[in-house]
Amino acid sequence: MIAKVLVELSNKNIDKTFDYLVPKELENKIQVGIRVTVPFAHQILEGFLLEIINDNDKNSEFELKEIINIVDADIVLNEELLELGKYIAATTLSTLISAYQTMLPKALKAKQGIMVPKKMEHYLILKNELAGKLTNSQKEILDQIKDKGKLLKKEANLISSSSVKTLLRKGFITEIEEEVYRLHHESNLKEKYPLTKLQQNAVNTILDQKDTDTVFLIHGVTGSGKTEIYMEIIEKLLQLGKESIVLVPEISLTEQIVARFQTRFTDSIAILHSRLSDGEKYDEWRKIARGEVKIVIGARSAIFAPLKNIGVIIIDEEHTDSYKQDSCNPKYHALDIAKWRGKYHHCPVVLGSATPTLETYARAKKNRYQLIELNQRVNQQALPEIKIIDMNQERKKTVGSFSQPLIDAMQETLDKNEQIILLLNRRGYSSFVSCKNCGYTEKCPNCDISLTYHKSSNTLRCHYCGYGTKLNEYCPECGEKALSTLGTGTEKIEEELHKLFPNKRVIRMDFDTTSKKGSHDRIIKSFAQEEYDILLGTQMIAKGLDFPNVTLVGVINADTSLNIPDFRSSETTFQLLCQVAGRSGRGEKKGKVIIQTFNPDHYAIHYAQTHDYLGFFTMEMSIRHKLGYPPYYYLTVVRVLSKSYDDAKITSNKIGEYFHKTLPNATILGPSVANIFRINNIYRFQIVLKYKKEEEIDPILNQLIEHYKTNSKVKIDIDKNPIHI
DNA sequence: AGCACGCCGACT
DNA sequence: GTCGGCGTGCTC
Repeated sequence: MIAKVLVELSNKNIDKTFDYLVPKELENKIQVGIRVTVPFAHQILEGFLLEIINDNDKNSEFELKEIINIVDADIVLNEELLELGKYIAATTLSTLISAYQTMLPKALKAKQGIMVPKKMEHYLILKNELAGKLTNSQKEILDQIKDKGKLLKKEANLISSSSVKTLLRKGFITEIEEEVYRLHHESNLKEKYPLTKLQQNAVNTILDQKDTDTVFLIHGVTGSGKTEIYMEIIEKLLQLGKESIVLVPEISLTEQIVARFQTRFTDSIAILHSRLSDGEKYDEWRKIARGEVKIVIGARSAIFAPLKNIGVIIIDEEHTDSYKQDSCNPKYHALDIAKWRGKYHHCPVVLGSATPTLETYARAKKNRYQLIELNQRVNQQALPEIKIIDMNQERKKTVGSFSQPLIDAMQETLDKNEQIILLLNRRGYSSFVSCKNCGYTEKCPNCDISLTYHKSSNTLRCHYCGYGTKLNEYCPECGEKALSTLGTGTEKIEEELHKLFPNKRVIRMDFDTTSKKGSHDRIIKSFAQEEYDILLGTQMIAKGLDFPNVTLVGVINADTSLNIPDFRSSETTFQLLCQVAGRSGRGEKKGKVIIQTFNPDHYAIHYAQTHDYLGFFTMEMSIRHKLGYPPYYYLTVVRVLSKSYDDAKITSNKIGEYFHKTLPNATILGPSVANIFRINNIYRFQIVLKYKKEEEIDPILNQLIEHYKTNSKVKIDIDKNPIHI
């Protein structure tokens, strides 16, 4: 027997299987999809066994080595996942091994060495027939063991540890060790809200096509009850023995939403998100792989949940940009994976959003997706009234970041004991520090970006590489004591709020206050329980949260996201404003929204004000058409990274010329310096390709990768269908 | 990714 | 004469 093994090194040079002999003693344990250890280039590596062939077919040109051992008996990559990995590697132009690695929980990556130790617990079970007299506590322990079949030793010790010892010594009971899962989802009473007619129609439409791979788009205003629709579909499919995957944005994967699902589906659920430890993730993953759960809820990577009989894949808040992995390879989009798996399992994919991406909505309009419109809120409440404040005018009248109309509205809301959410899309205290005398700005020594001042720690920090330094008193350039902080971040707003409303309770939620484990949920919980009057935060407060007592949402500065130099900035701004506006008036009381901006006439703000998705869509589509951007054209960004400025520049020029020669039908922008020119001392140049036909691009890009795969000076990084350019 | 092999400069 | 720089290429 010969096994074809893919070793765990992500490098284009070795992105292929290597042949190994299977030793006799492993022959009956070997299966496709398991992990094995093999000798490889003077080291021992783990790898995935992808194929088994018979060795009498051919005599190899290589001197074959033997597989050392199998890592664990279970198959980690089933047939579907093996296929899916190939699809991902091919479409994202990444290595097959990196595709498989992203599909599996970290603990299963061979690089982790020997696995995360499974968590074990000690249990007591009955051993011999009972004879003789027993004390009360001994009786109780034995009763409980008889009752449940086994008893946690810890629990028995709580009754009486000396009785446990006696029973063990006399041989009545014995101790065993069993694996336990780290997370246990409490079962709850089931509760269900009756669906509105609109909701029921949506459910029926989807269930009528439950055996097709149709992609549905539920375009529903905020508060239209999409989650209830999802749950109803899941329940109906569950009754048919079918499984479900639900993707939700990482930041809205809070206890709040998880509890809603748990209440209804109790222990059929597995939950996957980044705040779990590697061990917890591994446990959840194994529950899924073993078929012990039927519903998987999670962020992006939950799309790879190894369910075997999927009935529906739901992607909530479909427009969320974190569904695309863009920090490392493979740069895949969960939506593409969902569609692939939908085809594989012959099951529908359901996308839901109040503000779908232009790409998605355009497909729905062209009937590539089936569109379901929900234009009413469940409680029949009107969408909140949105007021735009022109800060060009207001700025003259006020000192701080708050306009008088916003202050008045806040006062009014607080007087009624109702709550407020304030959005400011910038953390820290000030956005940069500069010298009033010479104009010098404090920049990160590793990155081409200005440092943000954090007052609480009196430090300057880089939001890209994490670099931190004390704030200088004197300007390092001219020596004057003239450094001042400019721009406004959440820390500064918090300070202003304490001055404006000294006896009101403010809680801040941003990257800095949520980095500790559990703090995210704690903030949401305490605000929900009305321990605070004002929730101030960055965009992480915009999505999915449901606080019935919030009747005012204030956007301190709508321009922060508008000014980002990216062709999607209008779209993101529109989405952000609609979403944060949707946090207001979710309960019985009517909601209000106030947006402060220096661009009151911008169409993204205008259409958000009137809750006019279609208006925005039409407008933005015409702009994209004119400028040749998605969904009219495909985009690919090719980045050239190097520690050497010259190497990066020379190589990117060469690649630019190569594209001009090989891609006559594409528009080639650049090479130019990337958005942030230098991160962590790596120089970045980029070339943007715009094109109509995808199949023309891939061979050229593959040739490029092939050409540079052995070059150690520059790295070529390709992002197809990028979210940011 | 590692690690060996190989071909050129400054040293006991 | 030799130690060691890192460029190139291979790993079943």
